[in-house]
Amino acid sequence: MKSFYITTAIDYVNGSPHLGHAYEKVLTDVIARYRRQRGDQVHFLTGTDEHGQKVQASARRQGIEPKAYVDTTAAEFRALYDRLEVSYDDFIRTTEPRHKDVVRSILQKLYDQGEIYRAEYRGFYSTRQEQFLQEKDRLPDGSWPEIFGEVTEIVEPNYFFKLRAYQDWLIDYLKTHEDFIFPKFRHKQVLEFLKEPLNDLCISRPKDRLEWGIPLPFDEGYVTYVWFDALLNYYSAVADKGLWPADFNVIGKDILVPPHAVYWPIMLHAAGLPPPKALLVHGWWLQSGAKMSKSTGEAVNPLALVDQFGVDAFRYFLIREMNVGQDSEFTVGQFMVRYNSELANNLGNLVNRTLNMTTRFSGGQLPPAGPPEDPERALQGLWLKTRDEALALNEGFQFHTALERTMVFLTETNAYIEQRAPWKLGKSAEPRDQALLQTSLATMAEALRLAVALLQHVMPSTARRINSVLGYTPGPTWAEELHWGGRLAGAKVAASLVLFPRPEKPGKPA
RNA sequence: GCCAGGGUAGCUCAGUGGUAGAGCAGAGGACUCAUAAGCCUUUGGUCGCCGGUUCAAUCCCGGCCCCUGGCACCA
Repeated sequence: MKSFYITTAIDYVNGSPHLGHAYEKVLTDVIARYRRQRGDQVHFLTGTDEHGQKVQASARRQGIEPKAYVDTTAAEFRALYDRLEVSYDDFIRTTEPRHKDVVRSILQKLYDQGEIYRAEYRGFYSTRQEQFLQEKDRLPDGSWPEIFGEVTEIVEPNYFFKLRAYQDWLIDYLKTHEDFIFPKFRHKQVLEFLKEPLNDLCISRPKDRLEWGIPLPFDEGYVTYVWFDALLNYYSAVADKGLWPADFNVIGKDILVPPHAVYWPIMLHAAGLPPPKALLVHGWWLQSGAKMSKSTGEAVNPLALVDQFGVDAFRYFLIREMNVGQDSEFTVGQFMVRYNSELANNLGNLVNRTLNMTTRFSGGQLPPAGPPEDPERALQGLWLKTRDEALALNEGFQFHTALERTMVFLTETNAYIEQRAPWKLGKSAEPRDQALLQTSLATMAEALRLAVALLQHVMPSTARRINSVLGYTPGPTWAEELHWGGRLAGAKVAASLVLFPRPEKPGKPA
């Protein structure tokens, strides 16, 4: 059994989760579930990033300890992912001992190897914001914005990681591993970035400025800053499991360059560890319409759609609408289009009419199919095409197109039903009509079962419900599920099921 | 400025060197098992602009315009 280790980025818990957080976890979950169905031994990691200045400051504002603060916010993130049926196998928090121990041991190892050195960091520091400022923070006239208060240039001893020494190695690695970053154009973007010389990376903060972090093992007066803490979670979570390297680190485009594409592989390489096999870089959901909604008093938090329309409808929309790697617009209007036309009208209604007809014309029990004729052969042929295309598309992360093909198959199943018109056959006593009635009922149910198999990783609970009303229990993997057959014959079906009810009245989002 | 992605029907997008496609929306129709659903038919486009290569370009090349994103220690 092939091992498959996949991770999401860990979320910084200084705030509440939003659509972007949710999307990344759902996307990764879809991949993880897909690989499980293909028979891989999947390990799926997600988690939270809990150290740093902002968390420390937020906790202080609320007058509580940082640990208490992150316990609350981390739980909020985790609750959302549970609600979204994100099937993670492990949830790591950077404040856990198992993580801190690994971070410290890696830092010590690199320090012993001479990869980390002490030097003076010079920069402009805002006491009010408790942070160093960048040149780009300056106003056009060269002064510092009011919010920073008094800004002074200070010199501070710190620890640096010899990033620059590995620049040539990284360029060579990228050139010889063209599949390291998906999509391709992101790969090029990194090489472009590496045309400029790298600076070494400052990896520490003195404790008197930042307490809330992992102390450097070789100088307890400092904590490590951001990257050696956050990035290492992918490794620390499985350091004792023999699962490294990861097959995929799934991340957003905002943290590709430089952290994941530059710091991360170099950190690992310097520590004698292989880089992850690949980075999967997704785009962003744009919500330019949000302003408009606000002006009409109908600001909609996308996550609220989960409560209103269900987890699966939400997951379906995210995966159906987004071309992985690109950006996509999130609008309630588009959500409603997908929900109504694809989920309610096409899929949901097909389920319900199948149940109804089986109940009405066959006593609630699915009959065996007779020999296939042209209509059956056409649908079965389309199934083979749909299945093969969907598998290939899923393999290449083209989930949106795979879903589109599956929808076409469902549409054609609806058309098949019109062609056979079982409601007419059901009123005929002719033996030929009765035989065709059985065949048509069996055919539509089998088509439905198969389509559901292709939707399972995107809409797990919907798949469970449909299989349940069809009186069917699928096997754990796809190996035997994707073949057209007669395994539903004799199954007792439910009388009715409305999966995606239409919203009450238009223009009244709850 | 540099780099990348994109500019195709009202909307969201697919697509190929040879008379432009899908879904949704709109229009018409036949039906009734079904979530006022489903099915059939159908209106609709100078394929961003200007040149070039070619027998032929939306698709190849050059230039230009517009939109979006990135451009380092910032999560």
